[in-house]
Amino acid sequence: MKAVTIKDIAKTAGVSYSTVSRALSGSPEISAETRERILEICKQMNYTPNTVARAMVMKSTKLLGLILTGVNNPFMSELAYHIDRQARARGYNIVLCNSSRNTEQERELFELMLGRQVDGIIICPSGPESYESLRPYLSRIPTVFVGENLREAPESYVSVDNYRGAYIGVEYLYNLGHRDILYFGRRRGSTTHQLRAEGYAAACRDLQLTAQYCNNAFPATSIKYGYQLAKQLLSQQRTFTAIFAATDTNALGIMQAAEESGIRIPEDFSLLGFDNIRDSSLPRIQLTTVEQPKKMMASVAVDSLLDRIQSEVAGYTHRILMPTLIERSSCAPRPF
Amino acid sequence: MKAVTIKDIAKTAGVSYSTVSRALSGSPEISAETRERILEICKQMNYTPNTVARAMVMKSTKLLGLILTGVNNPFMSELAYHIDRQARARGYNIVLCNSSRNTEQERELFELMLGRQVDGIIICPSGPESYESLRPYLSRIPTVFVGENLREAPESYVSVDNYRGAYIGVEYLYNLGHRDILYFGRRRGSTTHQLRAEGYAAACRDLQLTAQYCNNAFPATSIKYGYQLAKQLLSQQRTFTAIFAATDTNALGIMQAAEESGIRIPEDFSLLGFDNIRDSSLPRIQLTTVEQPKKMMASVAVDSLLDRIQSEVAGYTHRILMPTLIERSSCAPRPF
DNA sequence: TTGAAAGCGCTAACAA
DNA sequence: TTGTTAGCGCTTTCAA
Repeated sequence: MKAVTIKDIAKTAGVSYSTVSRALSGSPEISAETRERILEICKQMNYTPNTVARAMVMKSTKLLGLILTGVNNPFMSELAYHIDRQARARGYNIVLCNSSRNTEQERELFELMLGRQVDGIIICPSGPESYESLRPYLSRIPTVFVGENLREAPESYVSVDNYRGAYIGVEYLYNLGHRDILYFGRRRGSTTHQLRAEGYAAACRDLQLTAQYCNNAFPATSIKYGYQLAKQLLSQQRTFTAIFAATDTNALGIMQAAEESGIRIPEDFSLLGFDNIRDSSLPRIQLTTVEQPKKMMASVAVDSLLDRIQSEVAGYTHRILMPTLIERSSCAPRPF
Repeated sequence: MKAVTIKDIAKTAGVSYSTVSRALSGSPEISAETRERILEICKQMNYTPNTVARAMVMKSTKLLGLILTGVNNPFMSELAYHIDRQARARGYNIVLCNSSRNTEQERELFELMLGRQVDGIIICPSGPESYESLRPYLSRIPTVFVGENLREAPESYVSVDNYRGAYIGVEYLYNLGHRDILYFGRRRGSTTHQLRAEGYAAACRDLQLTAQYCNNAFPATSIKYGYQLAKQLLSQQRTFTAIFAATDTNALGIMQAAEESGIRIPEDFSLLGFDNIRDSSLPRIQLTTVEQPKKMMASVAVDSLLDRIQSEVAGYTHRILMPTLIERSSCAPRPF
């Protein structure tokens, strides 16, 4: 069970162990003949290089910390999948941790990642306050934030243009004939949600619509919170022909409430989401929504992080991606 | 940006660096006074112990490899979430990789994990053939398989009792009055699916029902494959009042096909799934299903792996958990 | 082209 | 109670 090391190889090959190291690293200062011979022996002896030892001397673990609020969330899990792919393609692996949207946890995880000598960190922060809370660590380790962003943070992040996303959502509904569009849902203290609300407001202004809100702040985004609020909303007289939900998850809660009240979507009102999580594409759900391009976000996050690590240049990048509208069947032309 | 080490601490504290090490590890052979003093200095200097260096000498990285076919799959992502929680609670972290259900990848990932000196591996294998393909590595590193199992594998695994799960599923449908139950879907070469089919067959035998199958082997489990097969099935004369789908994902495909054909569930036929993935609990879907207890599986997998690592005893464990039936609204009493 | 030796940051056995 | 030292497996100067 004891692993074979470079020394074992050296011994059976009858060379010094630095020669073995050279053979393995593909160094030019070694004869092709000995290289072949050594490589052959490595194979025979089932040698696997010890990445940990290498990391010690190279001062690089080729490990990236990935801190998510929770992989079980479908948005996060998709992100995680693509981050792994992209990172692996560039020779890095992922240490995954869940913060449970807890700022204290996030700090502990940074400490932990620092100790593990990861080369960089990708984090989906609990909220904008994470930027402040994590500040002391950000000078110690290259970090990129994904998803939640700050308006003017001096840190790298990649996010979607939430303002613009909301704007095109309203436009879409408008073009379908809707004039009474209610904006639904908001997570407390989230810049993302703030920006979406602003985009909605701006579009309403530009299109001469009256903005309507049903967005008491939720402590978190969940189907349940959306459901509870929607239940209340739908028990009253309807003043809208379409609802624009701040997130797909909220939209799902609305669907559930509508279902229970015998209200049909899109016949009785149209429903538009934001995020395009996996759930939204399921049969019977088929939620029309503004998409966050998760694969692209993952790829951009990894690239910008690795570029920073490898080029050793300080500074930061903001990458704002454009959301697109995914048409499914929860929106219909306004009935006349 | 250069990290402070134990030596820096020693220097400013005016002690040898082994003393610092002792202070940090909470060794008893050090005076309380110097310990306090050193700890204070560590805090002031922002010292973070280098886990990599520690791993080298301790010969333990406190890292667990987690190899999934893909975290983006909702079953996997839930498993991953709970595995992280449980592992962290026991002082371990997770290196996550996706195999994309590719046996060659799996082998490469084992090689990689071995190089990274992880203390153990948890893998959701591509299929039963992984046991064979991975055999050479299994003697080199403690491994536990989750999900897919082999009937008599001399390796540790945790899985649900698939046979029993299918059996109770049929019983449930039977008690609802159904006598014509069709079994739907199968993944090629999967022991899990094989066992479910056997459980179904046994229940039919015991309850004197005629088994009916619609289970051409799928290359993988996906909504699309389920949909395509269901489309075909539903275009014919119905010979059943209930369908038992091999997986929730297949059931989702059936739902979609039914939806398109104007066939109602559960009014026209009942639909029972297996797995209880997150999707199944969504509004409008509300799939009745046999649950795999994912949190428990995660917890058992981590515990059995760590127990093996820590106790250093060789051997293996099979842990088979009992599935339970989750009642939602895709099944109804047989119409008379 | 190869070998010897130092050192990465830490733990632990042995001395003092 | 504290210090000295060896060594974990590797890369990389510097010499030969």
